[in-house]
Amino acid sequence: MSSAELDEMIKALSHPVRRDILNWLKQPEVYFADQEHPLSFGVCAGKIDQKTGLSQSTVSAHLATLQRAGFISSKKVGQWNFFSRNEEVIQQFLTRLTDQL
Amino acid sequence: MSSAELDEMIKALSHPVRRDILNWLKQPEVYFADQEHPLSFGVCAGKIDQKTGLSQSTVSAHLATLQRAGFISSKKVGQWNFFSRNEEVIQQFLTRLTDQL
DNA sequence: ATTGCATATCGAAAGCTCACGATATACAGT
DNA sequence: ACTGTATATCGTGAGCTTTCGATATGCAAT
Repeated sequence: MSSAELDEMIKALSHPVRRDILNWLKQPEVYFADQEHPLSFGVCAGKIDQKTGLSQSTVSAHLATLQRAGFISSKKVGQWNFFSRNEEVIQQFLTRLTDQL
Repeated sequence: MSSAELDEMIKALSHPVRRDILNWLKQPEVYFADQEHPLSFGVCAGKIDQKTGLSQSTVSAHLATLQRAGFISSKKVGQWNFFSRNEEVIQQFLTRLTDQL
């Protein structure tokens, strides 16, 4: 992971809503129990919109930021977009940060 | 460490120059070998100014940000101000982040 | 007391981030 | 084709961050 990538990752984490989202995605069955689609697809963008209380466009941008940083991936199914954590990347990030700090 | 404190800490790390400074302070004998004062005091603000290449006032603000976040402490000796890392706080931060992420 | 050095604080300009509503795109069902 | 739903993208305004030079503060030496 390059220094520029690390920078992008830390910046992605530097907004509380984005950290909340990452946290919710850790236990979808707890935070998104009401999702009609199987949680194995990931969590549907709309559900995340609801949970934050922010506007649809704002949350879409936050999700894009997290994805650009590599922390989450999306999987398109029909008209829905499902998001889930990249545990490996998150682990790598923590290792790298622990090293570099 | 409260959620607000964690937020302040992550924001403090979200600028590359501040991460550089933290990093340099990890091995002062490597990065500040030319300091006249004993490195046991910490590293003198002026030395850090030089190393960044930024203006004195800018670096002073970065140091204040790192200190407010708890990552570094300062010790005034005569007209100089010496900065050093708070290893314990840094460790706690990493533990907390690993937990919460 | 005055001068000089080290550092902090102030005020302003430039740039970045976040939030929103409006619009565009993409798919599904009729 | 048309309508509705889900999501992304665009444009904009408000607020925050970063940077600087200038100024203030605090200490040391003359």
